[in-house]
Amino acid sequence: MKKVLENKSKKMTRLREAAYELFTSNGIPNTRIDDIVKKAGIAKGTFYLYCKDKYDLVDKVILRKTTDIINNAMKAIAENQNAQDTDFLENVIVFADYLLEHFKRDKKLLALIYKNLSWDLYEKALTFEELGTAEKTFIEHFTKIGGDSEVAKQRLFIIVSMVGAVCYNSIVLEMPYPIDLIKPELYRSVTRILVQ
Amino acid sequence: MKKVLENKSKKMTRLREAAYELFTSNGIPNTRIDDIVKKAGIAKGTFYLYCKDKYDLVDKVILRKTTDIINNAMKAIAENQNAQDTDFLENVIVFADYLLEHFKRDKKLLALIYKNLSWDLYEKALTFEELGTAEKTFIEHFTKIGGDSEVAKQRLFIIVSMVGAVCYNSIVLEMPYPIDLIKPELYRSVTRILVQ
Amino acid sequence: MKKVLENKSKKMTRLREAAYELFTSNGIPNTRIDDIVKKAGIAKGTFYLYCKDKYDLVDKVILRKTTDIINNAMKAIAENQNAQDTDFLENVIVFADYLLEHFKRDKKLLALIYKNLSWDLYEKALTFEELGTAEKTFIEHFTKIGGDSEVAKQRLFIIVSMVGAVCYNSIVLEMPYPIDLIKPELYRSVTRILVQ
Amino acid sequence: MKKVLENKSKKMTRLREAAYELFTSNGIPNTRIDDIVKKAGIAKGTFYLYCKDKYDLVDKVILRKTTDIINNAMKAIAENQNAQDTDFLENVIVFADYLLEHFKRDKKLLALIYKNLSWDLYEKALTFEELGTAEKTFIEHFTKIGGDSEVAKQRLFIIVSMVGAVCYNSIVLEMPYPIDLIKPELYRSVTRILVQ
DNA sequence: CATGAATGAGACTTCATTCAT
DNA sequence: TATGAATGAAGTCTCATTCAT
Repeated sequence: MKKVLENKSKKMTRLREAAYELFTSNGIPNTRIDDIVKKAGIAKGTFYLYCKDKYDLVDKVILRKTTDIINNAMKAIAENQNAQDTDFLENVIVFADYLLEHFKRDKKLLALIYKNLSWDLYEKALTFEELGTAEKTFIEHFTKIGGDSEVAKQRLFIIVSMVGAVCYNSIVLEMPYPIDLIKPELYRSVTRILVQ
Repeated sequence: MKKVLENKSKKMTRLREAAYELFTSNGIPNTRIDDIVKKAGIAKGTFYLYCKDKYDLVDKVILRKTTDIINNAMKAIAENQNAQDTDFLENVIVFADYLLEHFKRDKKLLALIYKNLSWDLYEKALTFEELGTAEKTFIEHFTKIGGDSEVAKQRLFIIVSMVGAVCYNSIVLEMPYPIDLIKPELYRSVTRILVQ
Repeated sequence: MKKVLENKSKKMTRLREAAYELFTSNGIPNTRIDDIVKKAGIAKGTFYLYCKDKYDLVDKVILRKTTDIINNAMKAIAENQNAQDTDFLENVIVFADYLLEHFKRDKKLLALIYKNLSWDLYEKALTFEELGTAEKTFIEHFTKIGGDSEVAKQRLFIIVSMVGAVCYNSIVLEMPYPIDLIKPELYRSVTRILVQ
Repeated sequence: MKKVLENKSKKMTRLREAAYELFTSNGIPNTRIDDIVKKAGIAKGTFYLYCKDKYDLVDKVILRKTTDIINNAMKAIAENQNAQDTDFLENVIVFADYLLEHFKRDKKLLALIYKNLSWDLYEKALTFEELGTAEKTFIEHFTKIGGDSEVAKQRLFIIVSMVGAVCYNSIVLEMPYPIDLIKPELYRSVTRILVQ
């Protein structure tokens, strides 16, 4: 009984990981269900016991990868706070820098996430604890230093959009600047947007 | 002789326009060559006399639409300058606002362009006069008020990325803020990034 | 021990009834084993402990339904005889009319039976008491009024074929005449075939 | 141009004939599109230029075979009339006998037609000249000898149903009588139904 | 006896591209 | 140049049946 459940969970993991490899290497349209199940070592019919279709698996893969990274980014802030007395602005930069450095090493993942943003997926993501917590923490800090919570949300949205787009262009499209060159101006922009 | 060339040009135009309608209405993957040639009123074989394949036509469509809009945005600045004595910052905002308002009315086009950005296409685009001129003008103004031309380019890149991403999220994905609500904070951010 | 046997019988009954509902509502090809076992409330593997395959169950369902109806039709004749002094011809019509009226109310069942006639099934059916008795009674009466028993069998076959086909066309295919309109001519034909 | 049309017609014929062979030999469900196109010597995609799907081809095959046979049956009557002075009843029997003898030699075709009767197909069939003519001729003769045209139609329907069902049972299911044994009683029944 | 997760062959269909006319 | 019939590989998804538990 317990073994069966474990087995199912393992199969789903194998599916997700096989799909991730193939999606990032060959692109989603060039990845066939056949390829995924072959790599995962399961039968084609089994695939449909776990996923509605290919795009359901795309969502599952992205959701899992995204929450993992956000989780780690928040740990990075926590570690930073333990080490020294930090302020709000620094935390935002640390958070962004964690993501940026991660994507620098894994540009395929950034491409995958960025190309498959959708309202549906975003809604699912926010129901995950990690994302909600990150947003709430940001707003709390922002109001603590005298800001309005509505303005906080809007600036957060602008910063996330900006950092995301710059990373995508610099890291994935490799244009027009290498990410390390543009980084100082990018963080300056974050700062300029946040400070009163 | 001249008539033949005109005829050729007309066929290409019909192809581009038919494709634009279908790409924006139904999405690129859901648009078949069959649909395009049927709408354009030409035979399927003829398609391959004008385009290498479907994605070649996608590029042609986007390139044409993009240059048209940039052209118009620059006319908007020119008209603004005629009317009153304007400064650099205002021109940037006018330029951005022209694009933003255009995409607000034509969100399908924004989706089409944004989802199909690629390094290849970007390079092609910059060889078009209009885009190059816009960039050059921006840098000239920026250095005139005492800035460094390299920094100018970087900030331009960040601003374009930021405005593009916010527009895409707000207009196309319709999340998390309506574009008109976020506009003041967006333009404030542009200003904060540009002023010393 | 006894309980186990009852349990087995109950499961088979549940299978038959679930299948009947689904076969008549959705058609045999559109009914999946999955649907049947789900409706019957048993596990998929269990299905194969009771039936060789789907078509084995089809036969079982039809056989049961057919014998039930024939049984009832014979009761109808018996009741008619009790009430008044009836002759052979009238009994044939009463028998046919019972079936006809039954199928008028349950056209799905008629469709199911008619579309799945087969020599195999027919042979199985004749081993059931009810059908054999009906045939025997018909022949006895026919010879009693001076007919040949071989001719009796042949005319019975022709009449059954005729009534069955007219019912199927009129009730199931609903063409070209409503069954109530054609009934007088149909029974006239039965009479004309039977009388010397 | 003309050659293209001829080619298309030839391909459709090859499809119909390949399908007919396979449908009658292996049954419709066991015949795959793959088998049909392989036998017809065309590519799978080409199939879908000629038929919506497999069941569209089933209809086309049956329709063609049916009209061919009816056509020939009517010729048989015409020939009979030329030879001798024939009456209405004889013509009906000649017509029926032509069909019966044909199906005796081609029982697979009878099975195919009978199993795929449907209202839709019947309507299509009646728009073909041959069938309509046969029905009209029957009614004309019937009224000429003093019958009512409405009654004529009803009796025709009953006779067609009866002969069809008896043929199907005797020839295809091979039960319970060989067709040649039952023939005299069958034609006697036709006569008894028709004569006043 | 009972279960239901796993299997995998195979069904149907699409559509970018070619090529004979 | 222009045509459009023909191609066939590639794709998704289904479902009867098995078998380890």
